[in-house]
Amino acid sequence: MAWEEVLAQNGYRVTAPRRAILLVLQGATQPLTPEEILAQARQLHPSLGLVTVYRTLDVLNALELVRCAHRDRACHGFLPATQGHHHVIICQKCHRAVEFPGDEDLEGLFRRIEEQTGYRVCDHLLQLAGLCPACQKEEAIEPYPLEEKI
Amino acid sequence: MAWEEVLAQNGYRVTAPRRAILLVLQGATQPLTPEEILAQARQLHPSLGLVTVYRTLDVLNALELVRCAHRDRACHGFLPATQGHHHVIICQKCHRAVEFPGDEDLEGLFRRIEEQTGYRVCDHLLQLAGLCPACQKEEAIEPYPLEEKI
DNA sequence: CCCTTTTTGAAAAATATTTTCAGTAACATC
DNA sequence: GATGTTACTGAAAATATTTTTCAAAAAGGG
Repeated sequence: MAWEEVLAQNGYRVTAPRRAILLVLQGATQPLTPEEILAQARQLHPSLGLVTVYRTLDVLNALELVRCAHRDRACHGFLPATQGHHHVIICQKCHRAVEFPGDEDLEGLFRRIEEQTGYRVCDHLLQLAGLCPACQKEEAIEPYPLEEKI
Repeated sequence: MAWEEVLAQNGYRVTAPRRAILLVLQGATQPLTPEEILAQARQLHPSLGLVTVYRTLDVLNALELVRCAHRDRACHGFLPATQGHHHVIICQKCHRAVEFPGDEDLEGLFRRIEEQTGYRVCDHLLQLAGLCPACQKEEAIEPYPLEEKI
């Protein structure tokens, strides 16, 4: 289904600024920042403002028409690192984090990706979210609030 | 090896502000933001400034004493999403991205993590970095610059 | 074509991060 | 232990990013 239809069917209006942003994103071959989307979309709709880009991205993300990707390994929190183990699982309720190994388990997947995409896999980012043992027990009493943010 | 030794052996000075930050991070059970680290570390070294937290995190990250984790699913770039496929591989050189499926391959790993950690796995974030077919060919001529940022 | 409601863009506010710079402190050398 | 070099520090300012506010404009059902 075309993106404009999805918007309309979900009660969102199809406006010129949104159309410009949609076109830019539909043509994207790499993750674009809001600022980059603005620059490209202004060629289609010069009066476009950055705020509208942020708001439209929220909508498109909620409708799962776009996906977000991390650039430049930017991060938001720091943990002590244990040598050799490179992944983390964080409790969605209490935020307690533990590390786990897992690179061996991923090798098979990586080889398959390399065959399917032609890319060479050099590095990876894997992070899990879940419920720690303690929070699983309390869940029946007080369910954790669903993550609203993108 | 103790963190202070690692600092010293790599030519960094062991100072009171750094010691305070080290202690906070070593005791962390969840990913902490620079602001959160500041608040806790000021109890050990009241004159500490936020700038020093950022700078110390850069050092600790370079020495691989800390690991960074993404909080609240924050993101830095947007791509059009294809239904059902939830992972992306991005070329480190030209930044071209392609999606691939892979949830089935991860199930085994997730079950193992659940057994080992007691956590229940609810959600995951997997993103790969690599070289696209075109950039692999050109690599001999012009190697891609290594990612310096955290 | 009109009315209601959503959407828009500008400006301001709130947040987050980096740079600059003069003073301070670590530590190698004496 | 004193001393000199150099790295490190904190405050302030600069820069960057995202959100909020609000009056005006536009969508689209009637």
